[in-house]
Amino acid sequence: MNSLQIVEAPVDASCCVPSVKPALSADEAQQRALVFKALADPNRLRLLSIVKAGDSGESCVCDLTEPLDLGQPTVSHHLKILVEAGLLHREKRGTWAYYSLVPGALEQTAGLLESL
Amino acid sequence: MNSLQIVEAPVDASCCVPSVKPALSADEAQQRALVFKALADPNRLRLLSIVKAGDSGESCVCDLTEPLDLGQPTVSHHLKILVEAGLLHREKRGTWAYYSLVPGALEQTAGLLESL
DNA sequence: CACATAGATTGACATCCATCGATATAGGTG
DNA sequence: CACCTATATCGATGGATGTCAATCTATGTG
Repeated sequence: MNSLQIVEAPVDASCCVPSVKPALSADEAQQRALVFKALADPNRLRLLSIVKAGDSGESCVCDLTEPLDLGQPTVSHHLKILVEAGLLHREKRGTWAYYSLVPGALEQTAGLLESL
Repeated sequence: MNSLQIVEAPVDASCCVPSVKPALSADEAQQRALVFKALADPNRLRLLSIVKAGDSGESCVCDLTEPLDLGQPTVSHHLKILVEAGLLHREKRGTWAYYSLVPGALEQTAGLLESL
């Protein structure tokens, strides 16, 4: 570290150079693809939708199994993927596990698209 | 296939009922998942990014093969998936095929997320 | 027409993934 | 502790998917 030469405001970089954004690196692409992989399944989209639509803001697994017409282990599997993608939050209370949307996660993911 | 019943005027739903949006149907989910499937691969994300970053707004396959370090057939395959997802546009001029972003497609896809 | 080049298509192969049944874990209740 | 219920994990399996080499198609060019 070192040399704190000319601190010169970083200002301009963010405001005056609207153009040339370098294309996505392999690592960045890999990272972002993980989130979209989580969204790339109809049943997982429905899970997000149902959790979001619920008025309490959270749903337990037993409430999600029936509308999807899937077995309980399969639903748990999908929920795990959504949690690992940072889209859902899991909270265990007693015997039940409650899933809720991570605040801002969907909006942030949407931002990934526009900033490609 | 088919039977898209429930035509019923979309009128009021969009203006007077801000709350209760019914969760995604299986059909809607299936449809939307197709776009996210197209985005769920790092190399396809990079393709979109490179095409977008190009100053001419379009790129031909030969320009895309090298930066991805993939064979030409594989790149063609990925491009086809992006076109079918409605994200890229393909125009053939002479021997070359030029790919460009479909205007507004990324923004519209981002909208799918917020409106889940 | 003969040949070269850009790109698409095909077939094969390995890997990944969604789903299920069976089982494990953990909290609640008697 | 014995038992029930809610959820997670495991193992197997069939189907989807990414990649490549080989081939086909179409557009130029001599």
